[in-house]
Amino acid sequence: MSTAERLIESTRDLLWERGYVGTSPKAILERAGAGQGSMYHHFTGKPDLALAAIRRTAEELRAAADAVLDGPGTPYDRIAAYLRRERDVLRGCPVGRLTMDPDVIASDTLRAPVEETITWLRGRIAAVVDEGRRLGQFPAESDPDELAATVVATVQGGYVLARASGSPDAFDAGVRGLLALLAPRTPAAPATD
Amino acid sequence: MSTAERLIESTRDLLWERGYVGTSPKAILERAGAGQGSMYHHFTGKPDLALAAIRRTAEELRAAADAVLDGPGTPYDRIAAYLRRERDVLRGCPVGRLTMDPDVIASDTLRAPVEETITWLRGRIAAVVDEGRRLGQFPAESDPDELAATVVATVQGGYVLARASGSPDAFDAGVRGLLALLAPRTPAAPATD
DNA sequence: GTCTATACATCGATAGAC
DNA sequence: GTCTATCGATGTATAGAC
Repeated sequence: MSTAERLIESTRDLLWERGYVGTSPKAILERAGAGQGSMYHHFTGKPDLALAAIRRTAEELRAAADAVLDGPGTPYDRIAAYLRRERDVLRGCPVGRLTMDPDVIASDTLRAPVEETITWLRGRIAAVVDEGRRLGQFPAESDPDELAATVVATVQGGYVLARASGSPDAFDAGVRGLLALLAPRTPAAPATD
Repeated sequence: MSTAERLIESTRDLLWERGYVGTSPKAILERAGAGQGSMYHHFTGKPDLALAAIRRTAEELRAAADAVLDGPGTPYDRIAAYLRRERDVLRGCPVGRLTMDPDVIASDTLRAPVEETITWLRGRIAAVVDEGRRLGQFPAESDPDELAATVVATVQGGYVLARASGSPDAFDAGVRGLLALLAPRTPAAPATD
């Protein structure tokens, strides 16, 4: 792996673990096994390196979401798969957590990939909800955009509950509660009577 | 207001705005209009002052939640009131955001008030859900603890969506989606047929 | 109690040798 | 491309005057 690659990967780890404000160039360099010179040769500074790291993390998150949302099953199944997909719950969301970083939110450049990713995810899930609505799996009067926001919020908030309690259980409880609310009351399959 | 009071209030503001890692004693002192000596006279250091600030913020949050959850209306109404209560959405949750602060989570002392508050809130809402369930306002098979986790997670995650997009609208969308799912299908009032 | 002075490490960046 | 040396500013804490 090239030095630039190692710098990006180390930054990704540290942004996830400690956030932007809590991550220093020094810590990045130590983890990457590189000197100051390397970092400032490949990147203009901390924000530039962080941007590269955030973009890559965002890309990975989109790919992971696509994998389950494009998967097999009914719309409900795919949303359930998204909600239940394996996560490092106690580490939090590597993208969502950046919204609590004051320096990320203060910078349009750093916030952009975060905003794009969350907006994309909401749209992606809204499309699945809409599909389910047209199939009669969700109530006709459901608003796909709103339900999608609820789904994404439950996941993002689940991380908060889990980290507060120090256990992934709280995340799972929130997900189960939401799935119970979403569960089709009337089977989507053709009625048999 | 005493110097100690001003120090605590300044720390509360900064913890909300910038988190623990992003808040320096220097910034606190400037905002409080105090010198180094005052801070180290009243508190043993940054963690001690932060603990006092977090405890007070947690207390306020509990009082605000109590006000709506003990308010008038059916269980559904009170949960809706909690979800819709006025919030500084773009600032995020002054307690929940601390879960993304690595140094807060790393310290049992600092994490304790955060954990207690979130746990208390979940229990408080679970009791309201349970009351609604016994009234027939929520399905008999609902799990109060899980639904409560979903409610709290939607709020906490709503802050993430709002801060990502730079607008409170996303928070409101998530709340509306959840309320639509929670809305009693069958009126709790005695059937009239 | 509050202040200023000081200490010593770290932050983020630059300089310049190799 | 990578390294070490250095820089001025800030972070957190202590000392000691008033």
